[in-house]
Amino acid sequence: MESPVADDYLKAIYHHTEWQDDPITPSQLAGVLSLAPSSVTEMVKKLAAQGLVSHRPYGPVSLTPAGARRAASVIRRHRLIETWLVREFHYSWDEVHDEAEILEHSLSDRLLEGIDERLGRPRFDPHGDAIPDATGAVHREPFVLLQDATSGHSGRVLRVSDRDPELLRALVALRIDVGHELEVVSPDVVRADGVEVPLPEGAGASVWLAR
Amino acid sequence: MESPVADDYLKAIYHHTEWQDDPITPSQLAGVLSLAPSSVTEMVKKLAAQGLVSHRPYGPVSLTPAGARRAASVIRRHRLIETWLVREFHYSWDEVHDEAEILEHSLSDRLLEGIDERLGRPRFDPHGDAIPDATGAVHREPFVLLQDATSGHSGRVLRVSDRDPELLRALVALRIDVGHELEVVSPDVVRADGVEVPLPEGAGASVWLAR
DNA sequence: CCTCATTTTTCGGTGGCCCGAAATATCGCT
DNA sequence: AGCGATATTTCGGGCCACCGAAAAATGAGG
Repeated sequence: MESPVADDYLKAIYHHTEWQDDPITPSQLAGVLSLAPSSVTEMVKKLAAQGLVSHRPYGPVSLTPAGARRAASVIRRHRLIETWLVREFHYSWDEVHDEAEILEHSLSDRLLEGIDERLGRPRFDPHGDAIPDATGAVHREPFVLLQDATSGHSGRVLRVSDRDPELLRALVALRIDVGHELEVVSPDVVRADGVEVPLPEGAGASVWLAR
Repeated sequence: MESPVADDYLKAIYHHTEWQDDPITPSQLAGVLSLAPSSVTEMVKKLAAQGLVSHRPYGPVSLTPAGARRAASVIRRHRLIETWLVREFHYSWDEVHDEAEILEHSLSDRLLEGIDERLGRPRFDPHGDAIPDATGAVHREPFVLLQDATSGHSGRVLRVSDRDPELLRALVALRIDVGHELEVVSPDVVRADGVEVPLPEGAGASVWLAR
């Protein structure tokens, strides 16, 4: 009924629509999961049969309410674990992902509850990503993607994508970090901590600012 | 190269020879793993090919030095996790096993090291079982099984088997617990905490006393 | 030393998840 | 409307760990 593999699919789909809402295509899914497209077709069919995703042939894939609940629960696990690793084991931002990727499939609800309680039921993980609550609900502020922000816009960094650990480290070194104030000087330059810094490749698509 | 399934086999073999040293037979192994004997034959063959167990056809199975090292490492994980769950999450003795069974396969070495450090590098888990150190070495005191102790013998309880959670709870209720002093009055009766108590079914084979 | 119950192995088969190659559908462009 | 590039699905196959049934080996008792 439940499988770590299915969870990975659901999580990837959830992830894709978390910050913009076009449904994901099978090939994109294959991309983020590093699988052959044919494998995705097969698994999506199974997930659809279980009522977790909706998909008509040759179309994109999206979560059903049941699938979204399940995905939110997996994401919740992932993000709580990341938060926990950072706070209690001094992992750094860019190191937690892989460990969380594994643990999210194996912690019991009870243990997770214990961790959540111990952490004070955090609403955001160390990257600024929202942690769904136990019911799957998420609380989030309005945001703009850095690359879409007009010059002159300034706001707090709400989130930095954890997709690319390399980039994550570079951004932190530049003081572009969750919670910091940022001003967009030009499409390639921002002012952080009072100093103007050129943006690394890909940063525009990885940083979210409060609107 | 490494698989959670293989680890379960190695752990079961290690477990069997931990407190008495006859090698385990394939059918016993199938029993503790709840698998068909034919599955065991197959897997044992693979483990033998990897040099982790030794086994000649129709004979029993035992760990090679390499297999024992690996098994000790898995057991170490298991017992550290149990200790951690009890100490930091207030699990009770008899509840930790299943959770540890899963987590032992998924915690990274780094996280395990963090837990070990935080716990103060314990040598025994909550059942009194020895926790192998990071190199696989175990430190253990001389012991007698309760059922083999002569009447009049008294000693500290070194260990209570965690095989049967039911029994575990009953023993704790009777004050037969790791660290407590026990005196053997007769084969079925012991004095614990000053009061004589009749032994529950199976206790003789589940309690280890210091010699 | 032979027989027979018991244990172990062999053998064919299954389900889950993966793959590449080939077939097919979609969609933008002319 | 037709074409072709691209995306998706179908198909045959593989690997892993499992199973039950049947065959083979073991070894205890007579």
